[in-house]
Amino acid sequence: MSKHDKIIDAAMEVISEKGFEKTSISEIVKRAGIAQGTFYLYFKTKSSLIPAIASRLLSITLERIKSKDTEGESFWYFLDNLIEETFTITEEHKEVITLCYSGLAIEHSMEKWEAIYEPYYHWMESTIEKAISKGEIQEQININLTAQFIINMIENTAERYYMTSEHEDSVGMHKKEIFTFIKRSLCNA
Amino acid sequence: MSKHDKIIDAAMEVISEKGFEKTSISEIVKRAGIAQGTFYLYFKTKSSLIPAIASRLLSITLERIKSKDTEGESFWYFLDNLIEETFTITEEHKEVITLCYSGLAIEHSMEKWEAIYEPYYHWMESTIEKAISKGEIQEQININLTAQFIINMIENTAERYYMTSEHEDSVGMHKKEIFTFIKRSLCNA
Amino acid sequence: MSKHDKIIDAAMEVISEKGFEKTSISEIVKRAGIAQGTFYLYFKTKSSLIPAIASRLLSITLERIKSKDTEGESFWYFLDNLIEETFTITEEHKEVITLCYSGLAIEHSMEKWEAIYEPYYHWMESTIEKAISKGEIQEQININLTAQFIINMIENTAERYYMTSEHEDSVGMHKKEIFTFIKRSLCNA
Amino acid sequence: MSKHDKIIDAAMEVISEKGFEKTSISEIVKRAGIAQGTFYLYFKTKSSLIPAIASRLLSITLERIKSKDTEGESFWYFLDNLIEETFTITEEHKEVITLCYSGLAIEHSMEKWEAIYEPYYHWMESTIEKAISKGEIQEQININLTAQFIINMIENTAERYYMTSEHEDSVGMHKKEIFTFIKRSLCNA
DNA sequence: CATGAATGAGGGTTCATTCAT
DNA sequence: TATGAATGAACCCTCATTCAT
Repeated sequence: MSKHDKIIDAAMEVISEKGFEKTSISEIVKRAGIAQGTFYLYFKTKSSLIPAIASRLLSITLERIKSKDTEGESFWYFLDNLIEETFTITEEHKEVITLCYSGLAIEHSMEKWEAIYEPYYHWMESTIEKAISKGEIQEQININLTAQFIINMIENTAERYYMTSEHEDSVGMHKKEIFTFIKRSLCNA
Repeated sequence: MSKHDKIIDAAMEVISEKGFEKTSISEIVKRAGIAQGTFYLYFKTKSSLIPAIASRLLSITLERIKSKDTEGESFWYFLDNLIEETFTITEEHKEVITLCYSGLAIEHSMEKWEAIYEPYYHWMESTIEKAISKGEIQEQININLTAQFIINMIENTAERYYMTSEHEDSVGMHKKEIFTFIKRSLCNA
Repeated sequence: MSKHDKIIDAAMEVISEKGFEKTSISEIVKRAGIAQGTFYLYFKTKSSLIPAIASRLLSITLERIKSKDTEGESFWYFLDNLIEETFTITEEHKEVITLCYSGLAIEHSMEKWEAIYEPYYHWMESTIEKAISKGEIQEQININLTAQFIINMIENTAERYYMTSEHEDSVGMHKKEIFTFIKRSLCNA
Repeated sequence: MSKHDKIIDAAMEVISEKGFEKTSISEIVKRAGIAQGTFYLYFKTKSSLIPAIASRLLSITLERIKSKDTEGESFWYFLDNLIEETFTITEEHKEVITLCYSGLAIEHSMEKWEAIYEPYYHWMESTIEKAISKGEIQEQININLTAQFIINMIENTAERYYMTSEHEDSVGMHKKEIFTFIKRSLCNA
């Protein structure tokens, strides 16, 4: 693996454990198995890590979600799978995700951030459109906002679940209830 | 105003501008008009500010939302008002809200956090129950989770809106679309 | 002694030994017997030491030179004393003097620097004027520039002497030769 | 041009802009168009640049001063030219000159430094001797020290002029006044 | 209760130098 | 010779916290 990638991996690990501000470069490089100065060959500053991490994170997410073939299936099958994967990824990377959503992201150009998320939103929109054309969901909705609602709602519920709850047994009910909530709102009764 | 409250106000101000980690006690005390050491008469450490801020924040929120009398009105009237107030408060305090949601909150007992939010959730649950008994919304839902969904969905949409968007003119459409999304999901068709 | 003055003294010591850039704050504070952070209560940055040192240095110089009463004496008696004192002070503080003259001074407003030297130059000018009115030195000279020539020539010769020479036995000859050089140039033959 | 010379040129450029300590090898090699490691094939350490620069500088100076033929002319004509050239060179290279004079030079054997300046002083001494034998200047002077006085006085006045002054219009008066100051001191009345 | 000067550990970052290619 | 990625010690500076008053 390239040193660049080793650094990102190490950073994601340490940030997951300590949060961004409390993560020191020296901890990152120790974990990555490189020297202190080497970090600065690949990243100009500590905070320039953030866009790189965000990008890596979305790659993982999209790759995983797309890997499951939902082509011939109904929108509801697809939605179920989306919920499942989002919970899994969130559990694995909750700290880093929080970082990317949180205030630090603001320091960096929102354009970059939006650009990173763009493919995800876009792909969700086209999925919705297909579902509409198949008559699975109703057509009065604002597609763009609805795509964001769905993605955000699932992600945020997953985050809250893993950030606040210890009683993990109820995860199934959480997933089922979001699914139902969304389906009721969208389905072409 | 008591020194305790002056400190909280100053802290919320500075944190809103700089984020938590980059906020220094010396900036807080300067803004509060007290001496450096006085801070430690009221708070054990810097991070013990967080629960106090969260608590203050929820007080503001609940107070504002409850101030509007929606007693005799329909659930949808109430929902509309809830969305309106949440957007307003979020715009005013987005940075602090982010802090409270984000990773730093983790350092502190989630029990405390849950305890702080408890009255808000509880009040929402009873509002939902009333709506069910009035036949306004359907009854197959998990009341507890649905209460969380609604609150979180509105809060998160508001946060995203104010964190990412510059085209503030569309705020009306955002509010309307959430309202519709929730209503479709809940209404007793 | 105040901590502020302790810092300046320690700084002058260490800079004398190592030069400015190679002098670390940690060495200064160790020598001053204070904590690392305390330095920053008195000086904003490392380089803000320089004007303070320059000021201190000129105080020493002026004080010493003026302490010898040359009131009723001839200009040449005064000149002889000036050479003597300048060599003594230069020997004691040559490194710091070099720093103040050298490029680092450029980083700071030349106005400040000129302001610091102003009293010295001014005092020399009035001494020259008195000598002219007493008929001791000729009157065609540019008083302002001549004052600078004398001061600089003596200071620079002293600096060079202590910076380059090891054969300190010839110091007397250096002093005598400058004296003569200047006297020949100025005396009202 | 050899790589060795490219390095010196680049170093003089960067040092002129930033000062010695703040000049990084990486900036020098970038400017010289060579690789980082190549530097160390030609210079043992960063500070071993200094004698090389000093040497180059004196070559330039001597070359320029000697290029003007003052053979048949009077000493005063020669002196006038010397002042002129010194001001010109000082203006071009003031930063590097300062470096060479300043404390950093101390780190290196003064013998080397003296050796570098030796030809300059020597040439000045023989010029003075010739002037004495022609009866242009008086003979009671210490030739060696007087040579140094003249060179240093002119150099230092030029340095001070370009380091402190912004009102460059008065440069003519500065030159004229040094000339007169020296001439009065030396001339065989 | 209140003060604010003092502390000192620890942070991010720079850069002269080395070495495998 | 020439390269440039890699190194890691050392730097300046910040700031949460303490304590004598």
